Amino acid sequence: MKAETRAVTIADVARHVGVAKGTVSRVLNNYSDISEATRQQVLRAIEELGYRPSSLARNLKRGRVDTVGMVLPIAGANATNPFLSEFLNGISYAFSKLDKDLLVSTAATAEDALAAYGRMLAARKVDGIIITRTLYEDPRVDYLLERGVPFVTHGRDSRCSEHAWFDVDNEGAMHQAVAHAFELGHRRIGFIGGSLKWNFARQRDEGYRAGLEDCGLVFDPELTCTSELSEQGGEDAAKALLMQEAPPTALLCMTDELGIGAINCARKLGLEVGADLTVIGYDALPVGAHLDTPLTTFAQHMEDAGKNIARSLDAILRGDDPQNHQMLVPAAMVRRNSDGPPRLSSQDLAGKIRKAI
Amino acid sequence: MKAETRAVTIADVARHVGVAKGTVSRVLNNYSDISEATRQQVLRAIEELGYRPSSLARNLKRGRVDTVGMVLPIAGANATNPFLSEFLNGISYAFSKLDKDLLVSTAATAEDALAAYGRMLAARKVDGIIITRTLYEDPRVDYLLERGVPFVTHGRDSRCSEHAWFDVDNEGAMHQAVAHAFELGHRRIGFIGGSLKWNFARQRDEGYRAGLEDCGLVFDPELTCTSELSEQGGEDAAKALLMQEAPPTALLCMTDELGIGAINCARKLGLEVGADLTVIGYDALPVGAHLDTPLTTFAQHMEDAGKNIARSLDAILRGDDPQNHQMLVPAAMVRRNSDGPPRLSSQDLAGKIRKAI
DNA sequence: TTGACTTCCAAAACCGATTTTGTAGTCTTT
DNA sequence: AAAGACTACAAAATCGGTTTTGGAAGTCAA
Repeated sequence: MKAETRAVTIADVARHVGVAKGTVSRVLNNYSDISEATRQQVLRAIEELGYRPSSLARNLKRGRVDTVGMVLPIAGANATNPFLSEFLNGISYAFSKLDKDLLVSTAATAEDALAAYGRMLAARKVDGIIITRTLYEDPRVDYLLERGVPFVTHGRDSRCSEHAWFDVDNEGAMHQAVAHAFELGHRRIGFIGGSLKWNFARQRDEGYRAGLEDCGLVFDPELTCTSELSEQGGEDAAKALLMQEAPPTALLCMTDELGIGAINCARKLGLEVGADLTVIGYDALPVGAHLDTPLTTFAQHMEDAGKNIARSLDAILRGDDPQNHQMLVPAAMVRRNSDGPPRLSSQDLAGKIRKAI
Repeated sequence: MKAETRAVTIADVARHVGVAKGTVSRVLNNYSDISEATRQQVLRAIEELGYRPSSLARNLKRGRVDTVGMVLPIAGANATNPFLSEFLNGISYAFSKLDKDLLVSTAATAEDALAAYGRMLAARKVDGIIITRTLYEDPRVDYLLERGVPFVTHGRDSRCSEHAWFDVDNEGAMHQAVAHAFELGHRRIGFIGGSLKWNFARQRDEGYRAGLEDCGLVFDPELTCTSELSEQGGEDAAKALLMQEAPPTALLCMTDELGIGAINCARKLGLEVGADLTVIGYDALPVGAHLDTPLTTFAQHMEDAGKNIARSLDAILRGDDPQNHQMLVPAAMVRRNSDGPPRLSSQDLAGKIRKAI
């Protein structure tokens, strides 16, 4: 049984009460120049008829749509995004209270993303944009900044002073990782990083250096390695670092993927992770908990990120200055089993590795 | 520099050319009663002024919004959804060609989901709905069916003959799993299932039974176990099945989570998975590839699912009969390392387990 | 009693598109 | 040559709201 009854409109309500459409509208929008009696009558009629205003008509007149767009970058076929649903949940939760909605699209390349923004904005389907996985030099930021479109980024970039953003304190986290390793007794603390085109790469890199300095250790290029952000990259980098005369006893990895690679490498070299070698990752991928040695790592609360970003964007759409919405939150260390006091000195570790080959 | 220039409207275009608004609209919508000369003039003006029709105004008149809603169930805090981005990508890809958009929201409970549908539909923000993670008795299906709202489900349910759906052939896959184990030489093939409130649970259960029959094996309740869908549940179930007099040499698990639990159990009992014991999962969770013994499993192509669902819904919105859009696709076996010919007989396996304890 | 204010609401304009209606010309047709 | 049928477009109505305009009735002060 199809409910093909034409939806009730504001005119139906007005007719039912015997007032003008405008009056109903004023009741709906809490204008003050409506008598209490009329207000009650109108509200009752709305209730009786089950009237719900059409967002379309309302928005046409108002010039906004109470909808925000997000274009998800689709990184490679295999790159699943385990935190997406949490992130969406945060946004959705905040928006449902603000009576806003989220329009989602995807794009494989930066050009596609810009094209998607263009479509959304030209068709006036969204009032603002949320940018995820921000790059250091991000064409999306340029595009939106140039057009004066309200937006918030998840992650900082080279122009982040000019817009609203939300980010996790990558630098602080990596700083903390160094301090943690130092406290455990490590003195040769290595770092596997990635290309600095990613902004988080820069920040984590800086955190590593700052952490060393803080602990009174000197930065040693021999202990660091830049690698492709993949498991294989991590494995290769770890191997290169460990096969030296004086290998690091702890490896801080810029991402969990690198950390997984490092653990694979350690296993192949016959090392016990968490004792012979400390490995710390970053991202708290679920996979990390299932490794041979569960990976100690850093987590950010994606749901909170979504909530905060949604609220910031809403505030900006109401006229707030974007610069008042720049928010840095700490990452939380998730301690699992891949870290521990060094069982061997760097020298003994080198010896053990030599024997293993 | 804000680009606060009021957007160009159809009236601007009309004025620029010196025709009526209606004429511009007719050009835009490919009406035939427009002379070629006028058409060209209008098109040129549109180009020059950079005119893009407002979807709002268009939709207000047309009575549809070219937008589809989806409310994602948020299962527990920890339950990430690794395939969500692929699924979204499929939908988004298809919709971008159809000039449609996707509105996304989330809900923790069935009631919340219904409320979200209510809001989307009442505000006329969407023309149709996509339901994911369909339950066997799904209140969302009842809700939409009752209101005559066009929708497509991902997964079948008790009323699936009445609406459009897309699903993977769970029964066929599990059938195939049994046949596969049989061909490897297994004769005592166990099954760890879950609550039949999930529709896929029923189907996989039936597939298991059909597979046995097909191989000439008899269904033996001693070889099956119903468990909670978690790793712990899988581990407990596997233990119960393996500690018997004549344990199964292969364990088919209804989900990868159960499979992971089964592998954990096997390791604790000192069994080599893939040799002493074959374990096959279902879902192709990325985690599965990182296990001690990578888990053989079944995968569905989520991106294709998204594409197909999007196209079906579009067709239905154009007036197609939903019943013409019921689509079953096979799951693909992803062979990793957790399956193999039985190294031991059931009896010897029991012996090995007894010794291990 | 009158002018100035309020209070409360009806009526109309408006948002930007689509669709309907109406009408000059032009072309056929008989 | 008049009637009918097309062609190609202008003009107006329409979608369902919001906002502006304007005015009737009531209140108050002088």
